[in-house]
Amino acid sequence: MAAQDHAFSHVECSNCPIRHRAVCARCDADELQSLEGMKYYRSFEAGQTVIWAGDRMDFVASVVEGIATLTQTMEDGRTQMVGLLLPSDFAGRPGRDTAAYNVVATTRLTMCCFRKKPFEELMSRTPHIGQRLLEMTLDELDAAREWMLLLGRKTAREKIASLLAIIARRDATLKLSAASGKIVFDLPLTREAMADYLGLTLETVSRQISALKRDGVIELEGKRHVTVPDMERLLDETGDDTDGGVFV
Amino acid sequence: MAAQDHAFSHVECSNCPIRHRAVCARCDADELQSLEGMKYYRSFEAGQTVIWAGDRMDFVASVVEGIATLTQTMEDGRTQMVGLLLPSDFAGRPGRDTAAYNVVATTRLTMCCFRKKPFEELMSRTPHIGQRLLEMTLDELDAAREWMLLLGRKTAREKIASLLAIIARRDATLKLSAASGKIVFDLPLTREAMADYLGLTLETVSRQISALKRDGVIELEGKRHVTVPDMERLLDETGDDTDGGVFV
DNA sequence: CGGGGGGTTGATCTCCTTCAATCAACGTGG
DNA sequence: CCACGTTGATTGAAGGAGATCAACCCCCCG
Repeated sequence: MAAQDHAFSHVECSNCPIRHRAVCARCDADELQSLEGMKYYRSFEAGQTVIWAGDRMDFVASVVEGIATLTQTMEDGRTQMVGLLLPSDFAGRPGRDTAAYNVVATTRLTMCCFRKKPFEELMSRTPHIGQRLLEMTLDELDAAREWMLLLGRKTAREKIASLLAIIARRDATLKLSAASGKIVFDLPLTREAMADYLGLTLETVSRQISALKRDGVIELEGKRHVTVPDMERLLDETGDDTDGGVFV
Repeated sequence: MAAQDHAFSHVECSNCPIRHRAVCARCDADELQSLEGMKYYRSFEAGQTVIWAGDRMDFVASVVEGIATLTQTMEDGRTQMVGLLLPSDFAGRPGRDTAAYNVVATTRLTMCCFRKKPFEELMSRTPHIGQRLLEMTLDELDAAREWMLLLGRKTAREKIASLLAIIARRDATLKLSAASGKIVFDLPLTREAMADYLGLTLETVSRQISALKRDGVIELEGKRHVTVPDMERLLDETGDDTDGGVFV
């Protein structure tokens, strides 16, 4: 709808920052050529809605840059985030023509889009896309199930700690910063978005973050800039099995 | 481990009750032949554990008959069900060698198993299995996300109503009973299993079921036999969008 | 300067948990 | 056949974690 193309109008797949992680990861030169011909970029400002649940959706897309949220809402306004789309994540479902969730950009967002029909045809012709998509979908299913444990059984404090740990871990691997030592990152979400993710109210989120800060588990600079002085300590607060923590 | 084969030792794929819905649904005669040669059956008694999370798992399997639960647990014993395996559902993940969840039979259970290695090889040779598995995994992902909304945002009463509605709907389609009129079914889960599914305590489950009974939303005969006199009424209690209800 | 978005903190309330007693159905062994 | 233990379920009383309602702060921007 409110798309605005400017950056990324002519990036070649071979130079694409998500080339090796997205749905096209396994494609060979020929397949990539086909995708290259079909693809088009769309960009969104922070806060913009990419699509509403129930709306007709005639494309699928990979996130190239930025972050988007997948949310579900009830009539009375209660909303639950059901997924976070990070660079290389895939949105849309082959074989379905309406969106199942609201997709909203939380930062500036660029997506690499394919019209659904041609994409589906390409998928049926070549196995590599379907294989990669299966892999990614299985990973998402695991993530969703881990989140079910969080939503169903963790306390508010454990929920916050878990979210911080996930973001910290992701940032740490991205920056290749030493796993030991301090970890520093910025929260990509507002308190309200965190609440929607964790099944809490924003007040509870705020209180628990303050509590973790008071207890020295995290340090805060401003509202969004977080320092984790001792990752082990944070992981202890998540309630998760601490043994396998390093490997998972 | 504690498997006991007896029934289903010589069923041909062409006569299999889940032939058209399981991971093998799209297979042609040749592919089915390959599967036929690889498959073996395992059966479990109600209450038996199929596999523990973290254990080595060198097979994948389809549920042929019966029901199993997928659960995750924290060290202190809190447990959350993350999936329900019904006939035709698939367990295990190609490309992973340990179980991610506890799998427990809640009724007598028969599974159609394939050793992982040969199955993976077959999958890479023929696209039909992967395609079907992708479809099934996407469906499961949707189900998991619907459950996230339930766990994160619904009240205890809405949770119970939602679970009853799901079971009622499934049974209604299985029996082809008229969508209107009374719906009658047996709960396949104990109160405790329901609690683990819904992120509640078993006492709350019991109380809310009593409340729904008291309010005439359901009728109970014994502990497990449920009658829904008015499905619309039950759907109202779920908190879900009521408009699309018939279609979804 | 006013206003609005994002965030924090306080007071109160309530829904669900926790702890505990009781019950019905069932099987088992004396 | 009955006493006993077990398992699954119901119900009650009390407490607490988180929701709700509300005031206020900070910062940026027009």
